[in-house]
Amino acid sequence: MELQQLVYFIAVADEGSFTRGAQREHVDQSTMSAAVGRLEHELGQSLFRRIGHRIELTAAGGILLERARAIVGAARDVRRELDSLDGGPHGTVTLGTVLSTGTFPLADVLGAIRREHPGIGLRVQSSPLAFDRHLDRIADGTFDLALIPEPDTTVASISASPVGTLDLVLAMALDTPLPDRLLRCADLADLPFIDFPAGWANRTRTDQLFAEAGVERDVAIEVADPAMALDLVRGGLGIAFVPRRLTEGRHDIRTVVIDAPALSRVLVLARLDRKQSPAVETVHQALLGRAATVN
Amino acid sequence: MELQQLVYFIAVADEGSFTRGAQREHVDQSTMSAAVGRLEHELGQSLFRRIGHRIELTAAGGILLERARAIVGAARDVRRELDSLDGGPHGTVTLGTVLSTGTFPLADVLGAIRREHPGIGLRVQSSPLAFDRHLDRIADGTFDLALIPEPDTTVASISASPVGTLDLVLAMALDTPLPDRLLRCADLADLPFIDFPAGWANRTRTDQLFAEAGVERDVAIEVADPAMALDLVRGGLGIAFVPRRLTEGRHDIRTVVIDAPALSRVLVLARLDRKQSPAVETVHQALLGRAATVN
DNA sequence: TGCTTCCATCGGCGTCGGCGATACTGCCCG
DNA sequence: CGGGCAGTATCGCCGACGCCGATGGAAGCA
Repeated sequence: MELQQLVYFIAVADEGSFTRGAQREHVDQSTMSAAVGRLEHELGQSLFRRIGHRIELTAAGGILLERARAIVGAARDVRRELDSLDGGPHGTVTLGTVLSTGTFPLADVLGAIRREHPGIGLRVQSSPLAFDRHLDRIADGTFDLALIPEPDTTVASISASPVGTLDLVLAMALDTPLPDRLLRCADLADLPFIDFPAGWANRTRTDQLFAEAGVERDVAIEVADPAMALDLVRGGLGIAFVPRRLTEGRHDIRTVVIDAPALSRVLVLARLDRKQSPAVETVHQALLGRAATVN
Repeated sequence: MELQQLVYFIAVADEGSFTRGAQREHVDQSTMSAAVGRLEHELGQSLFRRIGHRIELTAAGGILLERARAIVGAARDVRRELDSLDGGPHGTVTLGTVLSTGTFPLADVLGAIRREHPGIGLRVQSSPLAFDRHLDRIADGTFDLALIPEPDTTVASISASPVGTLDLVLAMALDTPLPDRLLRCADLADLPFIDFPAGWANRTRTDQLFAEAGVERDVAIEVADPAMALDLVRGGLGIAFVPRRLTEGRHDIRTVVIDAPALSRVLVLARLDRKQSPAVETVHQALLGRAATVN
C-alpha cells in the first residue's frame, strides 16, 4: 500500500469513474485500472463494485476512502510544514513560453505561485522560437519547463501535458468587406496581410495554411509585436492572424474564426521526464493544476 | 514521498543508525542510504545530521518522524480494519520445513498466527528433504514458504532471509570416554555412529564433514526419527550428530559442540520473490518478525 | 443489431529500487 | 601516529514494477 495508490484510489472514488479519475491524475485509464487493481489485490478485497457502466464503493472501499483522505492529507500537511521550515521550495525556475499562451491564464498562475511559494524565483522567458528550439532548451537544462504548441514529434526524455489551446483567429478592421460565407484562403489572397517575422511560430503556421491551400498571399507588413500588429489591423492597414486571446474583449476589431487544423493547436507544458528539484516540481504541479480547470 | 520511504526513515531514526535500520527492515544498508537520500532530496532538506559515526535528527527530521509515525500507523490501522471486515486474510498457507528448525521457535510463531489470524489455515509439511527439493516445491507452488538450511546455490525468483541457526552437535552417553582436547573427526572414527537415513539433510551434512576430513566412520544404526536417535544415544549404543535444539535442557546426554562450517548452518525462510496472497504475506511477515528477536 | 462508453487485459518499454562491491571518512587503539 | 574498524555514500548491474498504447469485452442506448 503506497501513498500514490491511495491518491489514485481517492481520485477514482471522487470522480466515480476510472476514466475521469485518470484524467484528474493525468495518467492513462489503464494505469488507473491496474493501480486500483493492485490495491484491491493487496488488501484482499474489492474496493469498487463494477455495475455495468457505473462503479460504487464497497463497504471496504468506503472505509478506506475515509482513512485514505486522512493519510494523504497528513502527508500533504507534513510536506507543507517541512516546506515552510526553510521558506518552502527555493531556487529559480526558468519557464520558456511562446509569446501567447492562448487560453492558459499564465499571469494568474504565476501570481499564485509567487504568493504561495515566496522562496521560488520565477524566470519567464517568452520568445518567438519554434517549439523544437524550446525542446532543445529543456533538454540542455536552459529551461526547466516550457509552454509551447504541441510538437508533432515526440522527443525522448521529454514529456508534455496539454494545458490549453492556442488558436489563431483572423483579425481585421470593422469595415473590412468580406463574402458572407465560409471563408477560404483564396478569399483573402487580395487583402494585405500584417504578420510576424519569418521564423516566428505563428508566422510559420499561417504560411503553412496558405501553402497547403496553394494560395499566395501578400504580407505587406511584418512586425515583431503582436499588440502592434493588432493596432495596425485596427487602423485598417491590413488583416492578420493573431492569437485568439489577444482579441477577446476588443470591440474595435472584427475577428473571424477559420477552422483549419494548422491554426488550432494545443498548448502543452513540456518538461524532462525525470524528477526535478522540489521548486520545479512545485511550479509544474501548479501549472498542471490550473490546466484541469481549463480543459 | 511514499509509505515505504517513511517506514525506512522511521527505522533509521528509531535505531539511530542506517545499518541497524536496514537490518530491522531486512534490506541492505545501501538501500537504506539511498531511500533516505531520495526522501531528503524530494523534501529538499536533510533529515539527519551525519556526525562522524553518529547520526542525529535535524529539526525537519524530528517533525517528519512524528508525523510519519502517525501516517504509517494510520495506514497499518486501516489495513487491520479492512482485514477484520472479512475475517482477516484467509486461505491456506503451506509451509515446508526441515525436521528441526533449530533456534527458531516455530511452534510459538504458528500459535501466534493462529490466534491473530483465525482466517488463515496453516499446513506445515515437515520433511527430511534436502533444501533443493524444498526450493523446487516453492517454485512449483506446492509450498508457499519454506524453512530450510541456507542453500549454497541461489535460485532465480526465490529469495531467502535468515531467521535462525541450525547447529548439529555431537550427542553421546554421559560416560563416553573422550580425549580432553578439541575434537577432530579422527577422534571419532572408532565410535559407532547413530545417524539418519541417506538423503536426509542432516545425514548429508555429517557425511560431508567426515568426507572433508578424509576420515571413515562407522554408522552402526540408521533411524528415521531424531527422538529415537537420542534415545539410542542415551542408551549407549553410539554417538550421533543431532540438532542442538533437541539436546537443550537434557541432562541425561552429553553434548559436544564441534566447530565446523558443515555443521553450523543458517536457517532461512524461503519464498518466491514476487508478491503473494495477503495470507502468505501475513505469515511471512510474522515469521520474519520473530526472526528479528532471534538473531 | 450496431454504436458508444467504460473497464480490464496484454505486450513492450523505461525507470526505479534492490543488491553487492567499493570508496570514503571519522574513530579508536596499539 | 598510523593502521584497522565501523558506518555511510556511491557505482554498476539487474530484475521488477508502473506506465502507456492498443485491444478485448461487456453494458447501455438507439
